[in-house]
Amino acid sequence: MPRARSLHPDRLAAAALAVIDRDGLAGLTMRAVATELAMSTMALYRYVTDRAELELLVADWCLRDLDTSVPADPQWTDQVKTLALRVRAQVGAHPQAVPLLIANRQRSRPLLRWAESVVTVLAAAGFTGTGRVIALRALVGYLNGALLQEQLGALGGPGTEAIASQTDFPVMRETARAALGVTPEQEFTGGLDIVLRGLRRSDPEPGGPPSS
Amino acid sequence: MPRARSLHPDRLAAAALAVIDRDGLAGLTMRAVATELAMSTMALYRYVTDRAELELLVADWCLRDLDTSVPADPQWTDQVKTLALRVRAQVGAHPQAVPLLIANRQRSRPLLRWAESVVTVLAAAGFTGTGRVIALRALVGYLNGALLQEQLGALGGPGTEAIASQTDFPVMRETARAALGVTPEQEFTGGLDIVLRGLRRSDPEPGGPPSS
DNA sequence: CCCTTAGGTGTACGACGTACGCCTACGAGG
DNA sequence: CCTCGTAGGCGTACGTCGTACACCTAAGGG
Repeated sequence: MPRARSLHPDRLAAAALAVIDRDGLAGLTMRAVATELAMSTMALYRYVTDRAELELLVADWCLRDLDTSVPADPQWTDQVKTLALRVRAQVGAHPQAVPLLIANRQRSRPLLRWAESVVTVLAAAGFTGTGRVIALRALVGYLNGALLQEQLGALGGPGTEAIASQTDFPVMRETARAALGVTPEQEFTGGLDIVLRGLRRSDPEPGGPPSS
Repeated sequence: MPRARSLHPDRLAAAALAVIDRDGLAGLTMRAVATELAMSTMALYRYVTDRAELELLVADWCLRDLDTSVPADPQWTDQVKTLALRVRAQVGAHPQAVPLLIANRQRSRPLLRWAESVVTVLAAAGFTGTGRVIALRALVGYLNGALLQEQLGALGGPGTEAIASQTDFPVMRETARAALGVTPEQEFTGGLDIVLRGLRRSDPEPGGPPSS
């Protein structure tokens, strides 16, 4: 074994994430990351086979501190809610990386650990078979969509303002104006509560969940 | 007025969409679209200022036949469901374009018309102010996330299979195996029903919706 | 000590979006 | 019918991207 690696993959991921935080996702470039690390561009290819692998490294690194332990809340819906809020909290530190996380959601190990906790809670709540599949996919679907929305089209952003000032769609205009006063937290937890309420009513036992 | 335009924007959008359907979103290139139209690359710039504008054209073109009339179902939840299913039906014809649609959701006029119909239904159901904003965003969030999931990580796809055959996360493995037998329609409508059930229980009048 | 092997680099290629400047074909006004 | 202004259309070229390839270099085990 003739030489030690001088660069830990974590350093690589951290450098790439620093680039994203500074210059946005469009600024993520093999050359930019190399500059960030004071290396030559091609040196990166000693650690990753291509850009896609670097992106996966970033996704994993973003969620390295994600707490995936099953929460202690008495209601299973609160357990799921806590798990979802934890993802949002981690993601919130690096909003520009959201599309990367979503693209790598099926490969990122932290996200798999997280999903394992979610399905464990769902299983304990009585969800089995197809019902559990659909419950998980609905949750992940909402989570992805909501995080994307928050990042790419925030309620206070130019998209909402454009809708609030057009005249062709009056109900949308009124709704967009009301939206200007809604915080991202309200939006996210409000939507999450809707999904969770729907989940509670879709239990295999139509009469309420076992609640543990 | 010294010369008529020889190329209708619709032809441009249709050509770009043909490229996407054939070669995927990564194959969408100014050069590829120009070749499709038997023009030079730079000729496209007589009709769009840049690639982003072409992408918006594609998004609008994808949804040109979207029926945004308010459905006649007696239950408002069924009205919303019908509207959502109509979007999925249109999108299903061009699955590779989904990320384009999501990226342009706040600029595409067909999508604005669609959203106007949705908020109209929500308003008639009694949703006002912040509650209506959150209801709409939850719906759109789920819709975006579910369509993305269906396109980028279908249940029968390699991601699910990888999860079904790993051993580190047993509950996820079992869930992924159950997922192999779930059709995209089941998944989409199942999740949509969950969201709608949650919406019904989040009415401003806590005791059931006015239902008209 | 030296030889093997991985780390690190410089150069180069093909593809991308698109700025720029040049011809060309059309249709309105004389 | 002619002509001239304008928009359509094109070829070339530039800067950027990911990355293949060939080349040096430094470190440890025999």
